[in-house]
Amino acid sequence: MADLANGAGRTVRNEPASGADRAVPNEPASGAGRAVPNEPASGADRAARSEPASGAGRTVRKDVARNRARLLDAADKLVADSGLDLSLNELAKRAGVGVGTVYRHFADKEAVLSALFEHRLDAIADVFRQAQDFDDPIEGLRHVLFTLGEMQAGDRALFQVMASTKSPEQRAMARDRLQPLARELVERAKATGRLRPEFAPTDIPLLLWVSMSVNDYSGGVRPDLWRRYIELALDGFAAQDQPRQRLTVTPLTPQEMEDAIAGWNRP
Amino acid sequence: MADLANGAGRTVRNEPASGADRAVPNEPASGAGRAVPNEPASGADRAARSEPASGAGRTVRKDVARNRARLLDAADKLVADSGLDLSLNELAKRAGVGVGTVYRHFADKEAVLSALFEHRLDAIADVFRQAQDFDDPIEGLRHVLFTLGEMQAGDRALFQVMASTKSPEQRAMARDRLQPLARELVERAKATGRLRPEFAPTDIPLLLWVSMSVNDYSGGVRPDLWRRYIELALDGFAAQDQPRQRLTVTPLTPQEMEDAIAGWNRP
DNA sequence: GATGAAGCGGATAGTTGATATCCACTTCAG
DNA sequence: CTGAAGTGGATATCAACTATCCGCTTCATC
Repeated sequence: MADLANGAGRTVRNEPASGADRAVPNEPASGAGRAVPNEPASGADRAARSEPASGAGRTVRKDVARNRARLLDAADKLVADSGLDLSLNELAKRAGVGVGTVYRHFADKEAVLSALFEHRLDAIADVFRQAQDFDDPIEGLRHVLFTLGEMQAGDRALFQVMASTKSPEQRAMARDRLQPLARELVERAKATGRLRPEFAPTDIPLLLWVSMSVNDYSGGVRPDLWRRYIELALDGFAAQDQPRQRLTVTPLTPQEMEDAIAGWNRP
Repeated sequence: MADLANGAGRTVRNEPASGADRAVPNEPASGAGRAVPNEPASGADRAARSEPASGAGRTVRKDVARNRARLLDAADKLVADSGLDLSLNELAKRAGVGVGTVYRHFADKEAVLSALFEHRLDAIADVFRQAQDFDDPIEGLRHVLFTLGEMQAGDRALFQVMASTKSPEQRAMARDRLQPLARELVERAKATGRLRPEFAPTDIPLLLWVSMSVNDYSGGVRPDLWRRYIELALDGFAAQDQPRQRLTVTPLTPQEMEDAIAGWNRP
């Protein structure tokens, strides 16, 4: 998985000096405007923190950057293999920092998820863009489904983080970026005549959801079983005259079935 | 949905008089063997309460029977539309009884779920048995998938209650009853030559799981979208020469897609 | 129709697992 | 060296749940 926090400095905390800049760690006791470093404004671009802050950037302390990186990294991993129910305590522990530090960087859980949002969105959009490079748009479609399915198998949050963001702005953003890509891909694919005309762009997210669900069911026993059902769905979506594709994954054996169910209970 | 608690007296509390019969509501304070009415033994057949207790049955008070019925009924409904995370407080409220009464009838949450287990198992096995009456086993298979899918759309717990029971005995019981039925159905269906040979009995529960998942995704917006993907899978599983079935459900519109996602957040 | 064992309701104690705060201490940039 | 900024983690707080206890009610029985 791509490394969220390191690399380009874009994730480094680095705000424009303008306005009510905060980061007041510990004024003695009382005080009116506590002015925590978190977002006080309920405003729009919570996660939009990342811009390089063109002007007047105060120098960023090394440890601050490092901690933020660690936090994002840990959040990324945590969410990837346990879904969206991360606890900020757990996050702190995994990141090797104190809880206080978490709250210095993020107002609350939602803010953490917001920060992960763009990362996922970029990754998904990328896959769609790669699909455009295939000469055969059907291959492009397969690329999207299998690549995103694969990604999702290692990252339960890939879609959840997008589906469950509370900010309508972010949802709109996801829609605006992904919808045209999906539509264009599906149109080209249908133009080949090798796809049933009923296939629709919205079938793509649904199929990916199916991948995820199958993985939830049996991922512990057979991490690639999702492929079977995607291949199947693709055969179902193929035009009448198209030959069946080979199913690359065998069904669960009864024994595996039992193991999968038995494993369901503990998270 | 079938009424779980009323009808035949099989759900009435009614234990053999033998052994350490309990039901001690309130001995003054201390006392060694508190002997609550719940299961003290960690043993096997927790839910097997229901036998008519052939001999020496003490007469059952009307209110006891009524309350137990109410509880089972409420539990059934609660679990059907919110999944397995029922709280026993909530259960009591919905059943119109006090929490104390819940604990008089069931040792804990697990015991409640156990009591619901057989009910679901019976229902599922029934559908498989109905499938045997179809002359065309493929129709039988469709019957199973669509009928159980339908049931599941109105009962989130239909499979969960089976999948998540902590008692291995119950799991074994489910397996022993359902597996042969599924295998026989699939064998007959494949014998027609109209099904891909790759189709396996374990594909059935997986497809039902897919139904459930699709329903989780979009059930609020389109309670029957799951059919689309089952139809699709069936087309994928049809032998090469079989004609495509008509898809009876249109895909989500982009607008519905958004609504579905937006609706995801609150439970 | 009187009686007491059995059952009931629901306040409440206890538990868990999370969020969020505070402040003594550490670290870094200048 | 210094102090502003940042940090860790004990702790307060909260919400939701499980489970208990006991005064009161109901029912089967006589």
